Amino acid sequence: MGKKEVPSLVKDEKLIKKRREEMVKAAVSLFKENGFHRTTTREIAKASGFSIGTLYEYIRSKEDILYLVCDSIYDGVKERLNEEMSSSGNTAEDVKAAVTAYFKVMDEMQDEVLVMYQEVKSLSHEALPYVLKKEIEMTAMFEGLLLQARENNELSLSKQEVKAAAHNILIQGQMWTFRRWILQKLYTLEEYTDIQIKLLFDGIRREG
Amino acid sequence: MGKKEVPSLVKDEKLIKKRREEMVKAAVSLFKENGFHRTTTREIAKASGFSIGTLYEYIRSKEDILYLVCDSIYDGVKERLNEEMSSSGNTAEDVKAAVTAYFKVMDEMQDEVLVMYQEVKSLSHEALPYVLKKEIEMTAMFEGLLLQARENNELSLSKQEVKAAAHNILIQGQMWTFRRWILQKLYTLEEYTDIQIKLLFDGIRREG
Amino acid sequence: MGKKEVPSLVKDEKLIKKRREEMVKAAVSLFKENGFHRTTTREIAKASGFSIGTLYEYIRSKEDILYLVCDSIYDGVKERLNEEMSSSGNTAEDVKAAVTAYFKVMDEMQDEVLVMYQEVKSLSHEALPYVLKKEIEMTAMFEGLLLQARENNELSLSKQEVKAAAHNILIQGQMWTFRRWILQKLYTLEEYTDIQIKLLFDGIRREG
Amino acid sequence: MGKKEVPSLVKDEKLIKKRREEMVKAAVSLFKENGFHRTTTREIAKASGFSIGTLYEYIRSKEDILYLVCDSIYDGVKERLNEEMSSSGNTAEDVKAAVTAYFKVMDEMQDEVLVMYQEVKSLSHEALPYVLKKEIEMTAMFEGLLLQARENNELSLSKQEVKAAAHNILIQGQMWTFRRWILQKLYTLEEYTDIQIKLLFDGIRREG
DNA sequence: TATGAATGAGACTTCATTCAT
DNA sequence: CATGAATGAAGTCTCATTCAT
Repeated sequence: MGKKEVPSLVKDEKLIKKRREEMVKAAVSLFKENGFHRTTTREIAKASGFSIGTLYEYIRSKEDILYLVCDSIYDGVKERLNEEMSSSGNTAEDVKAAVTAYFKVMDEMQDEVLVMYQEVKSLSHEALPYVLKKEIEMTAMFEGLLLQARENNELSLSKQEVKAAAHNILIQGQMWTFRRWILQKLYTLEEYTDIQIKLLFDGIRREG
Repeated sequence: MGKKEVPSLVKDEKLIKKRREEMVKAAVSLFKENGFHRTTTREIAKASGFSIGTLYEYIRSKEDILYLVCDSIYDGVKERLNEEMSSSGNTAEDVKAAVTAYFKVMDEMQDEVLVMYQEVKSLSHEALPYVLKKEIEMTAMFEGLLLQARENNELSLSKQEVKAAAHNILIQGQMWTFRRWILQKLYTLEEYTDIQIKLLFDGIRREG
Repeated sequence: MGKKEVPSLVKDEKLIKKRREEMVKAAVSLFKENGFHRTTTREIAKASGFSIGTLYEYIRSKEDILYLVCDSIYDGVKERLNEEMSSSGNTAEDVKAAVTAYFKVMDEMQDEVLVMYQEVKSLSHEALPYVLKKEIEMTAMFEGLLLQARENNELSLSKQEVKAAAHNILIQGQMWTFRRWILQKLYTLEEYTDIQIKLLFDGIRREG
Repeated sequence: MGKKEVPSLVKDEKLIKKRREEMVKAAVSLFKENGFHRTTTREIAKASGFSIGTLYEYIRSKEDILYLVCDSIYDGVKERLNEEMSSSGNTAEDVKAAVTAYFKVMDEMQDEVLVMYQEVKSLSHEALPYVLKKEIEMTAMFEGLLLQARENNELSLSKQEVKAAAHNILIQGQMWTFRRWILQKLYTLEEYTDIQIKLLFDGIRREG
């Protein structure tokens, strides 16, 4: 499904999956603490529980780890999101439910999201598109929901506005993580969610 | 005004200012291209037009440069913003004008904003608060504008919503830079501005 | 016949011979391309058609491979040479025929000769003598031929000169391979052979 | 005069020359002992009397050292050769004198010649031509001498034979170093020289 | 003040070899 | 006998920083 192939010297596919998962888990934790550049491959190997030599049996370069991390996080987000929004229909309420679910996932996966958010830019030109593609897919998901509700005559939006609104939702979810230093002092997740939904639907203009 | 002191071996304050400006200019351009970590102090010295030895007469460490860069960019943004919004009053129209002005500044200073946006996290725990403080100040500015218009009975917002709306505005301006890869394909700056203002004021709900 | 023992974990002698032949063939081809040091044991195993683990069942170290390669090439050269000079007598013509045959073999086994020529020096102090011994044997062969022709009153040479001439012949054959970048542009093998024989027999002095 | 540029981070040209000379001297000595591949950059730095960091101020890569070594050796050989053969004329005697001088230089610079002889092949495709060019130049030198003596009616040689003879002389000089393990047991330098000159001029055929 | 050569800790990566299966 | 995952010592190279001039 459009992933970048990361070659490994090891043949056993199951083992590759397992080891890479251990690796990614360790890496996320380290990147969270020190960022990608300040984390050494040795640290990652150690935290993963294997030797530096073994690490390089499963990747070609440090950058591969970053890619695997980003990829894995996106997959995690998507998976959790699917769990949360199993059956969404085409009403405004469904949009709200989706936003709520999305914010909840962002909250749960704060660390991962933050890492990805701050380190994607360190990906090479080769790997970046694969990750941006996922970002676009997620935007498209919300776009789809908004469009359905619009068809259902519950929303008042031009097509261009739909796109912008979808981006806004996405960013506001990420904002909860990368502006946590201020937002999570001001609001609980529930408050934040309610307020953003209110602003999204009604705007700030005083009616009448 | 709450800046962090960056010591220098040189005494002449005017010279310090001048050299640091050259340095920051060179650094921004290099950080934009390669990021903070991939840029070497040697490159910065060279691009600044002086030797590596001289560079270290004006800063203590590479991180100092990053701090000076971030600091300088914030100052730049604020300065430009003040120019654009010289006399803003307390109406909804004034809020719109401010948002428009802010987006315009973001657009003009894309590269700088992007650099700052992506590299703040590399600041040490010591320097970070100084920069976050500026972010808070900027949010406060929009918060102030929104509050005034609310006093003026033009907006329908709780205090908590005011804060959130201010954050949204700020982030949507930055978004124009860090999501340029997609947004600037979809919209012109004017379109983007209009749409975001529309969404901000009216939300997406179909009335009636 | 004075070979160095290379121990193996495997008992079946026939299998050892077979596997080592596969190994040497692969190694020659790789050494030719990248040299001994730039070739990895993994590559050799792969090119040989078995696993790295299996490789080490048949040798103790990478250097063993180099020794086997050198040894095998010398054997190859000798074998081919024997085929070419089946029945050589004691005349000057026999010497010419031998030189011609030797040059022909060098030409045919260029790649192997080149590999050996360039990599012997990487052999350990322990293995080197075994290979040098073969070089001496080959020289002795030409020395023998020259001596016979001398006995036959066809050559004018002191004993010391015989040795030197034998060395010259040997080196001129190898030269055809390790100076191929220039010699094979200047001459065909036949031209090269004829000229070297002429120079060998008649020298460069103008008679009379 | 057709040298490859090896960039340095240091600006002072004189210093570059000095440091590189120290470096090359140390490297030759180490390469002689262990070969290029078994010698580490750290060892070279240490033997040169400076730190690994300093080493890399004067070269870009380990291979640069090898190039500098080869280049320097060739220059050394040429220089010594020019000293020895200051005024050579166009007689057969002059050819003999040149060969004698060349063998003498080879003998004196044995270690260097050996290193170069064994390690040129490790040069990259980029650097190799620069070194081969020098080899061709040296061959051309002897070719020139032979041609002059031929014009002078002292030699009996076709043009093609002249080239081959020049190559033979060159290789026989190098042979004195790379076959030292046997040749220098059999002959003194003077004997070797006399014999090779005799073989070169008169060949092995019995006259009459 | 300005310069730039020198430093060396430490980064990433490779690869010969082992050993449990 | 065969396999291939695991190991870690060791290699090359970078770069922030210092200090003598």
